[in-house]
Amino acid sequence: MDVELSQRSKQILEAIVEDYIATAEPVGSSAMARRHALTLSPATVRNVMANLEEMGLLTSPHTSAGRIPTEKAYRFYVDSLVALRQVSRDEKRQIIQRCRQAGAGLSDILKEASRTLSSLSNYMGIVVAPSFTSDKFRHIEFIRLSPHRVLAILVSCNGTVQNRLLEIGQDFTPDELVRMGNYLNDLMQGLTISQARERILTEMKNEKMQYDHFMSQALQLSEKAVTMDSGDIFVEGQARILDQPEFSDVRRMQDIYRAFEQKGQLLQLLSRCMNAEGVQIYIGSETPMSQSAGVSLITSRFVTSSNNVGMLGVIGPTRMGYSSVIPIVDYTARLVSQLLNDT
Amino acid sequence: MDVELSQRSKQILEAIVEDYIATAEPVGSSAMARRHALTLSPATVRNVMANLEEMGLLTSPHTSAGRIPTEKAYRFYVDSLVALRQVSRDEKRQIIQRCRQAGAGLSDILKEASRTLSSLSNYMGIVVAPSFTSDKFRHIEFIRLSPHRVLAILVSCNGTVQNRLLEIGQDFTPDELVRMGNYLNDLMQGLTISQARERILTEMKNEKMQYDHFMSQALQLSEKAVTMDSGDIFVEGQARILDQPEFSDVRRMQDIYRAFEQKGQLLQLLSRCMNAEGVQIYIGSETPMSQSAGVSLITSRFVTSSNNVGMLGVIGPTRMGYSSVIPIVDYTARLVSQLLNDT
DNA sequence: AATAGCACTCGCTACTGAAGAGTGCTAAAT
DNA sequence: ATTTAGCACTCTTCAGTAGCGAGTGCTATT
Repeated sequence: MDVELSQRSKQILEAIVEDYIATAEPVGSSAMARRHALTLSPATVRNVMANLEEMGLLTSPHTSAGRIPTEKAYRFYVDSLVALRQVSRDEKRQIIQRCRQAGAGLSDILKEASRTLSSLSNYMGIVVAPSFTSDKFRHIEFIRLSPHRVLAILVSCNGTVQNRLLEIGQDFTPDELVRMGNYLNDLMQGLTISQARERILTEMKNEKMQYDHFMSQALQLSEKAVTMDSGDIFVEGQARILDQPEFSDVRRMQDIYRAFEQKGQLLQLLSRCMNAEGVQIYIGSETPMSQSAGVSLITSRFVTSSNNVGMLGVIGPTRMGYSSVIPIVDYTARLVSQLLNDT
Repeated sequence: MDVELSQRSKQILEAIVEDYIATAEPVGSSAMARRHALTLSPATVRNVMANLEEMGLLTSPHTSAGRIPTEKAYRFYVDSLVALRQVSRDEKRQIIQRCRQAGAGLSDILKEASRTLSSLSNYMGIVVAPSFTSDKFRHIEFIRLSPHRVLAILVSCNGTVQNRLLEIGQDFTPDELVRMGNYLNDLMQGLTISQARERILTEMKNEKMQYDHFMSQALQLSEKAVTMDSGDIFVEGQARILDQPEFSDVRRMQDIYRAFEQKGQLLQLLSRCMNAEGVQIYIGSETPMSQSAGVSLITSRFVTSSNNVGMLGVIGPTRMGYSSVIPIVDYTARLVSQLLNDT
């Protein structure tokens, strides 16, 4: 960012952004000077504003309206201006309580985290469950449901369970399935899920196996079971963004909902930001949603005891209360990490 | 319903309802007479309309506007007037294909059914997974994750898997857990899940058990595992109702979304209608949503191979295309039943 | 009983003018 | 040289008004 601003310009920009965030209306020179008790006259403010506009930080919807921050302005604001609020005691309490009492299951905790994010921020909460590829393998088991259907159950050390219904050509007796299970449990003991997958694939190529029909069958079954589901996403509080004045326009809402229907896109961005530590912020077009949606995304990753990363955050209008939401997301991510780590 | 109408009145009512469904605008006497090529003059139609209004079947939003059907009118229309459309070949094809290729898992099928309902009706699709209390018990198993956490996995003959993380006071060795599993598997072989639950409770009271600490522990664990989760609900196509002109008002949308946030209510109604066979229709205030939402609900139940009932249907505005949606819901329910029954 | 005629009602649209908020420019003040 | 005051100008918003059209209810007629 090649923005070089005087102290005063920064101050004014900050004031404009914050006013706009608070009111959702174009902010004018005099009203602003008044509100922030600046020692400057409206005229001076106007000059500065004209400058900022030239630099692409502000726009006016029409000649005689106030100014609106551009995405660039939000970016700059978030990068260099924003004074982050502390997470209040009450907020902390809520986050802790709600996530704690959600239940012991991973998905319960995450769902509740998403709800909590939504209710504290008044925007949409979003949580992406960690893929459990680097969880340690604990247990695999096959259960015969009918001649052509076997249920595979895969459990990780964290208690994540994945089950998959397999349609098979050949009928196995329950005993055979137990033997297969034992064999595979031995084979994969102590490995992570992804290592287990590797192991299965190499074993399948193993020449000896070619002759042992039974074991090769077992491997084939397990291979399907171990192949990952794409991670779950929890989106909560969709109704809340209808509160935001900029979304009273129905068309924009539709854009957003449509974007959610194909979670794929979203997942893509979200998984990208799993690599970075700390809070990530995506403003407007940096987001994978259609640009017209005008939304921002504040995320942070969390880590399970077995080093799998998940992602949680908040989606709201670009005109979002960054100063309070950023700390909330940060805090929640830390808390969830912590919860998932004490065993 | 104590409605006694002449042939002609019925015909006119039907025309009004259908016009209103098509246009979402108050229908006036002359426009209607024209469109339906009635052999009646507008004035006559007006007389009839005045009658119908007195009977509570129509209202006018204001003096000089056309008439709008009341809930009562929709009820009457659905009960005695509507000419159900056939499900078109293309629609059948879509339903079959999409549900078939969704995957073998129960939840995959149901989710896709919900999507399909939504896309064919252009309203919201909703599916409630069958509770599996009357599934036959197949298998229970405990897996030790850490000294104080045990994962219970419960499998029914249909391949429905329920897993629950149990926090326990006492540490069990893996061997002990296997023994517990074996004991319980013997105990519950051949029973349905709900019978199994009964059995566990009676066993727990059994005097002998009081002395066998180990087995009573096993029973305690299993009791938690067997206690049902509330059924899953799949709601798809929420964005679609934004297309409906009556929901361009943001407030009404909010009502609906709010109603969905607490799925409890909804579940209550839905489980009520699981007792009845065939397509059930709930109009406006017969629905558990806030009245102002102005939505109707068309549902039908489906049945799994083990006689568990689930529910599927469509939520849309009261001004819904009943004639085409009812058959679609009916057909989909039958198809899903069928899919869940061929093993 | 059905219809034609007619006065009346009401919402919708387009137009108007005034008010208000804000801008940009210029000239004066610091 | 920067800041400020003044001023003309622009553009939106809102209230008020008039005309149009769709529709109704009533009455008289067929």
